[in-house]
Amino acid sequence: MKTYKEFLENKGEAKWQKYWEKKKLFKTPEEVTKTNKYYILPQLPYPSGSGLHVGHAEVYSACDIYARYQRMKGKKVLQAIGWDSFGLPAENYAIKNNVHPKISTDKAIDNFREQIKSLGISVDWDKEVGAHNSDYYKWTQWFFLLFYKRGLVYRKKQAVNWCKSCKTVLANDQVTSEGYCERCDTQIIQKDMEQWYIKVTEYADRLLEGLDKIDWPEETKKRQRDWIGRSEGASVEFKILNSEFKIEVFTTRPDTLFGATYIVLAPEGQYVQDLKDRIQNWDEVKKYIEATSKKTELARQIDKEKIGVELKGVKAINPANNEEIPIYIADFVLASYGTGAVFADAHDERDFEFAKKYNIPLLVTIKPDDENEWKKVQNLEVCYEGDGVHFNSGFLDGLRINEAKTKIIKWLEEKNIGKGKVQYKLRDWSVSRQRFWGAPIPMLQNEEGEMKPVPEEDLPILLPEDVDFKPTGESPLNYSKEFQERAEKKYGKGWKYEPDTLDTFMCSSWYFFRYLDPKNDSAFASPEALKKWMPVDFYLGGPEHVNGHLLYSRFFTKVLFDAGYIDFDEPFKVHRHQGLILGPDNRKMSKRWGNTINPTDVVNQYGADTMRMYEMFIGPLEDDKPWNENGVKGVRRFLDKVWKLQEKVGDEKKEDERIEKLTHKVIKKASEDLETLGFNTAIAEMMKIVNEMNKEESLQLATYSLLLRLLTPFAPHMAEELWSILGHKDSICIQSWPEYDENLVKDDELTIVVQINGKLRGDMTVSADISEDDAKKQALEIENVVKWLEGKEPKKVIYVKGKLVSIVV
RNA sequence: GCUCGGGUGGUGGAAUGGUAGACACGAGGGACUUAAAAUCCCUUGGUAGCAAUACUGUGCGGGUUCGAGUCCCGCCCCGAGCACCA
Repeated sequence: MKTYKEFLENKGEAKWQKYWEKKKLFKTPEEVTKTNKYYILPQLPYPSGSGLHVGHAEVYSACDIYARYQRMKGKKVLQAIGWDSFGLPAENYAIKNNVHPKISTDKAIDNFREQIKSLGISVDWDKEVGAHNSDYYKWTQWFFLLFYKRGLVYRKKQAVNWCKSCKTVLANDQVTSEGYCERCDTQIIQKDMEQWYIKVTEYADRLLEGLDKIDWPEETKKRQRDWIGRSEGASVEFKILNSEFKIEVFTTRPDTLFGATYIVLAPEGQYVQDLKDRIQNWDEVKKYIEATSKKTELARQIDKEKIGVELKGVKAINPANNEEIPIYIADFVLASYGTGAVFADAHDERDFEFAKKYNIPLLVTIKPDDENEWKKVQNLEVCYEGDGVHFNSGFLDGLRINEAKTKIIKWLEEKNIGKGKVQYKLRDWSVSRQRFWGAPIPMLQNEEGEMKPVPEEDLPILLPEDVDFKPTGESPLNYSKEFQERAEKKYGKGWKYEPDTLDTFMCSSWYFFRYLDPKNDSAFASPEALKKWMPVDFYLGGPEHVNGHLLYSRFFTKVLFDAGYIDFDEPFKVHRHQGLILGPDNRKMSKRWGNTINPTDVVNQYGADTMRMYEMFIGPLEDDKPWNENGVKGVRRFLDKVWKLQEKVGDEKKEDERIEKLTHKVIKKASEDLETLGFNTAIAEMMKIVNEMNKEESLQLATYSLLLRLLTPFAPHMAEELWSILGHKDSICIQSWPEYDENLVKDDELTIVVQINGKLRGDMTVSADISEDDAKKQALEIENVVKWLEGKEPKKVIYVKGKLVSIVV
């Protein structure tokens, strides 16, 4: 007999990988129905130059095990892999090493593909796509035009997140909460720039509602809800004294309008500029504005102390009571949310704090129900934000918050000085990047600044070849002679292509559609393919994509739905996250700590099957878990045992009821675990049965075959090899998933434990069909139980069927 | 600050309100070996005991229950997300 070690050393795993490829075993089935199709999606990888890491291996192993399991259950599976191949790292690498990003990217992809194949991942490679290929980015550009046609694209000059090191604009979700660049850790500054924006905010409500109908982790849905940040309130107009000028504010508490004693404007907002001529202390105000613009986001976040400046000589009028109130600027008001202006009152912590600091009068308008609280509120000792009864509030007096809100909104609308309004935290998506390695934005501009979209039939706008991509802060495409001459030739003198490229999230927001029909030249995917395969049945990806990729993909899908291309509007029916695999030192793997593990090294040393299984065995898929070299050896030991069991498979039909029953129990448990992605416990079950089989002198062929089929999704190479050693000519991957026999899962005898006052005092082995009365009677006869009862009569005896007898004394 | 997760042996982790610690690693002991590796067998939450067994034990303090790692209330700690959103 060949040993498992010899099998691995003789490239046995590669042999089976080639076999699968040659037999096209994992080619996507053509004939599928709505009920038997199963679309499994591992998240799109960025093909970095440093190759596959253990996190990739985790995603692919998990999806692959699930895919192979579903196939054996009779599902028609589509599983594909592609490349998120545009983006900054490739470009930065290109700059540093003077290689064209296309060359380094293609090389990285070849490497990734080989590494993934060496893990034995069962994907249909005919479906492979790469975002940097023109037959792909043609359709990325097409999506931009689709949004443009539907009025979802606009151009705006706005303060944007600027990374000095990457020399480009970043979207909000590409900036860390501390204000650093997600890619290079440089501190982000704010810079005014003209950018293309996509109106995701128009879909804010739909993006919220859609969350209710998809099976995603609750936390993930919550994070998206928070990111969208819907709040209901009202907009209110404040007149400026002795002027036609008006300031519009947004508030979620219009009911406190009578208590509005001052107004605060965002320092970088438009209102201050508009009032410039009337402001008597402009020098002071200007200084404050400048100081604010220099402050980084980080400083503004950390510096919680509220400071501001009063605009002298300007007063606003509270429309509710016609009181004249002062106007301030302060950086706790953000220009980018609402109207960049707020009214301030006694029932908001920030307003309260600010007023105390600058001795601005406050007017309490809500009386809490609690008398003690009320005293403190009345004396302005604390700020009260809760519900209560209004007073000092004219026609709102006596009402509680909700009624007061409704009433004042009605009043504002009648007087035409305000209205009910919904505000979102979600911002529109800035998609312009001043970089080379991305899809060119399909827009044209002439010398007068006139803009028009590239006609759809002219797509793709190819990236030029003659580009010096050294970053200057300006778009490299500006420097391509060929690129701009191409536009002039086609669209007449003076017309130029937009020199910016698209954010790579534009590329990754629709790749799951392209897998369905990757070579289609007349559509991003055919209607038939879309109908057949979408939506995705199972999507596995990292939690870092919640407010970026996942939100944008949902947005793309909703626009396609509205445009009539598809008949569903949520792309991912079931979504789960994988956890991080940490270094052996429990820290995040990083070159800096020298704690990285290269999956290919592990495959070479222990085999792909060990690698796949180990990553699934260390803990629940969604948890972060540390790598442990000894754990890898443990899994390898397990596979060695499975291999050696073949020696015990005998010809003679020896009755082996114990093992058979245990095997069926394992089938039951492992099947249940696989349904819920409980790979770690499913593997534990298999280890258990293998340990039991090992204790036997001989093993029935049928039972061993059951074990091999159970093992197939996890360790497909070994399963194939052993299957063929048993004499089979076909692949074990196309065998059906074993069904357990209900009769074999049932026990004839059970152990029932006996408790006295909740403490374990003994157990008994009884027949499975024992009656309640018999169980109780027998329990009371157990020696140790008799001892503990000390002759006392039990008060109560509880019987839990097949589990325990609980005696109360 | 707010919002989620989570806290179980030496370690990673198992446990529909019903035998806490499955499975694995590590450790200790033994077998094989000239020796080591590999492999196999035994032990392994803590305390006491030769043992049967007893006590104790799932971050802390209460509660509900015949019975709580699991449910409820109040804390402590760790991790993540959001962060002046009016």
